[in-house]
Amino acid sequence: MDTKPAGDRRVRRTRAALRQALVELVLDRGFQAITVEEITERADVGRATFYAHYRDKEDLLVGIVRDLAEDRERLLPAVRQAHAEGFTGLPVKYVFEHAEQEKAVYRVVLRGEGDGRALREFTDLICAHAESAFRARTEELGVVPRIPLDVVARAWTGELIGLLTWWVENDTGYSAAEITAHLRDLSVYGRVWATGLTPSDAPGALDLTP
Amino acid sequence: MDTKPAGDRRVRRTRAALRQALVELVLDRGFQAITVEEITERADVGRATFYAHYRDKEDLLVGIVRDLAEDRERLLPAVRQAHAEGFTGLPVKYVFEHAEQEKAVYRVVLRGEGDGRALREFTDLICAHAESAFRARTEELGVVPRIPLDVVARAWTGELIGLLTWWVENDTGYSAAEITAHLRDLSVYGRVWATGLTPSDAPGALDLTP
DNA sequence: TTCGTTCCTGAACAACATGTCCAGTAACTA
DNA sequence: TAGTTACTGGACATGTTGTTCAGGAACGAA
Repeated sequence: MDTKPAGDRRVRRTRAALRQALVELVLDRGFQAITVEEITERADVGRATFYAHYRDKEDLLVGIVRDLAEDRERLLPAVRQAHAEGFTGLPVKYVFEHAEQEKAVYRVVLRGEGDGRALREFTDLICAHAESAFRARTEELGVVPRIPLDVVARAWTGELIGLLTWWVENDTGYSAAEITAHLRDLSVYGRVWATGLTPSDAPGALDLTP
Repeated sequence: MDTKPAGDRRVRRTRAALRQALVELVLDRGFQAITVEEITERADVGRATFYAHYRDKEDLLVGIVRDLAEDRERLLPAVRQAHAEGFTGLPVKYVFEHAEQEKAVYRVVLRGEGDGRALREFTDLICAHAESAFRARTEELGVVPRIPLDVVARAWTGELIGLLTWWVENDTGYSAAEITAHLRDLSVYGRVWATGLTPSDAPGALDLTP
């Protein structure tokens, strides 16, 4: 039941096996559909052992997701500093690269497996980062937003999560750098620009949302 | 087990009670956590009766979601025609209004309850609508997109779903009309415009995504 | 290498949820 | 009113869950 760092080799091996087994099974058949016995079977571990480490399926999943978040947070400060001093947003390209490395777990999270709590936390994290970054930037420049920043942050978060999900679930043919650049341009300059219209074609030219 | 339209009053009442009970319980404690017995208890229906109508929890949820989609589709053509002949996109304001009317069920769907299949279908539906609409519009105007339209469609869908989710889950203080207008402006003109900068401040002024 | 500790294991257990079946009773439609 | 259909509680087999325990194996430290 202790989820602290593991000094014993047996503990490390057992947990790693259980985690990998869970991720594989979830991607295959969905979190809801799998049983603890199937997990331990695939991990080649006694069922009793499972309960020595985790309370239930959920607990195991939470552990996996927490480690993923820690891994991401661990490398973040360095990436941040390389780009801008005091920058408070989440470096998007780094997120896509991290998702590429840990594609399986990102799929599990972004599918909302395990009641979707992990996805909700990820979403809220990004949104909070974004809103504070937007707020800091507009105040720094002394401009008054035409659209409330909570709305801007939610929409931006939606774009990011939506594209990221699509990207890890399909072979889109875009690299992390490409998709990041597209997302940035589209989000910053809008659909009029992105679709190749001149400002004079707008407004209304791409108003697909009556 | 027959899920066809109900002629018998008893059938209508039973199904309505079961559906309402499921939605309430799901919003309260999550789909995974509730049992069939709890559903029938709250609906004040015998447990055996449940299985006379639905195979399991999932089946009941699917029925609810299918009815929601049918309800939305039923009114869609009229709304569409009122705005633009041959318009193929999803009228966003109408979606928000529909979500406001059926807030409880939209919450269930947008939370990804019940393994998230309903949410995924909703997302894909919107994305397909959007991409075909963007494609038709750019071809009609003979412009070459700066950003691939599959990317644009995914990002736009993310904005819509993200904002819609946030809107039905919180008291944001924005009306359906307001949030729709914000979403449209932000998406069409981009963050530079939305935050009140002039074009000369860009590029980079709001590039929060290194 | 040895020794004391910790972990893994299979088996057995009670508790609970699921899905099915049935026969009696009530509610419905025509 | 009569004939059909739906609802009901109860009982049942099945499968999953989470706990416990005692023996044996693997571990880290000395």
